[in-house]
Amino acid sequence: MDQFVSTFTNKIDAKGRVSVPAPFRTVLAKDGLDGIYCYPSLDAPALDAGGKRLVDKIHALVEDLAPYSDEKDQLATALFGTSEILTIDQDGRTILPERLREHAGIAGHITFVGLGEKFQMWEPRRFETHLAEARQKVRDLRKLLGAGRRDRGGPEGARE
Amino acid sequence: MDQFVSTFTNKIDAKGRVSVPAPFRTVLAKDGLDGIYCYPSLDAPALDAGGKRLVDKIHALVEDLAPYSDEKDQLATALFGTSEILTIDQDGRTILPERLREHAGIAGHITFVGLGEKFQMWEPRRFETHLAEARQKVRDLRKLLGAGRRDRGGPEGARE
DNA sequence: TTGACGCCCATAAAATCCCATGCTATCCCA
DNA sequence: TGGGATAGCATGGGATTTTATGGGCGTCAA
Repeated sequence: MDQFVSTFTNKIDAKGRVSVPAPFRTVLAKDGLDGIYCYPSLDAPALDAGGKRLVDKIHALVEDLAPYSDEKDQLATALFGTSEILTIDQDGRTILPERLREHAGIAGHITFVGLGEKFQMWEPRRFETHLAEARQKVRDLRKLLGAGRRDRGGPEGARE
Repeated sequence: MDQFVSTFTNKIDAKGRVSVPAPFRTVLAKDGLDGIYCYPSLDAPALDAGGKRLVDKIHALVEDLAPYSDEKDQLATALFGTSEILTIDQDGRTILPERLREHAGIAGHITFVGLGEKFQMWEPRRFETHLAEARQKVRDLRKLLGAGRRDRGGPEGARE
């Protein structure tokens, strides 16, 4: 599987190092990027991260905009300007720059959350809240899908 | 047959291992996923599980949403973030993470229930109750169907 | 120098491999 | 067709490997 799934909470040690969950490292390695592409989430107190696939996708997004337009520059600044390529050491650990940790309010522990093609890093307690909201939203969303499903024969059976 | 059918109850040993029912393993192998894709059911104290087909379905669900939207991230969080890819060892056993066992209230024994393209895992006694309710619901539903049927003289008495 | 960062090794816990044991169902042959 | 041989399966337990985490030491630059 070349997708980021599941969640893991790891400790940040005295030197500021965190183990990147082994399954995520595997996905990253397959993705062909020697490190982690990482930037502050635009609309959450969290960090978005991923490998080459994510870089390419964002690159494409920016390139889609009109050259020399304000929008393009703004998007490029917002995404690339705030990004980092985090290195992973031999023991599978990485170090988050202060700027990124601050955006997410991360201190002693950090929660890695797989979102498929990318993953996020959260302050554990904040993530709990966030997850509860997300689950509720899916329940609501599913009701809508379920109501309309008969007519359009959409996906069935997913998530009982 | 590439569908999950029948139910099996197996024991969880001292190391937390459970044998995945052999017929289910066969279906999974054909489905082309080296493991079990598994997540807590949204509205039942059970675990949903399946193979690649199930992953693809959920993936499609998420991909349907606008890229980089808040909504997409939320859905991905609730779906992929709470999922696990359970590994199956050489003896056909797997181990359930604490998080998943807790959601389903599973301890010493576990019931695998085939639902066609996916299967569920239940705490055995809870499943009994659930099954009884489900059967009752089917009976009620059939009564309604039967009531409307008399006018047009449909087949009666099937099963019972 | 001092601190940030890379590299190396140590350790405990957890996951995984490998082999063994009964039990059941299936097969096969007289 | 009976009954013993055989293969598949769930389960138990020891050995090995992976993983997260802690800490030491050298290097390089401010």
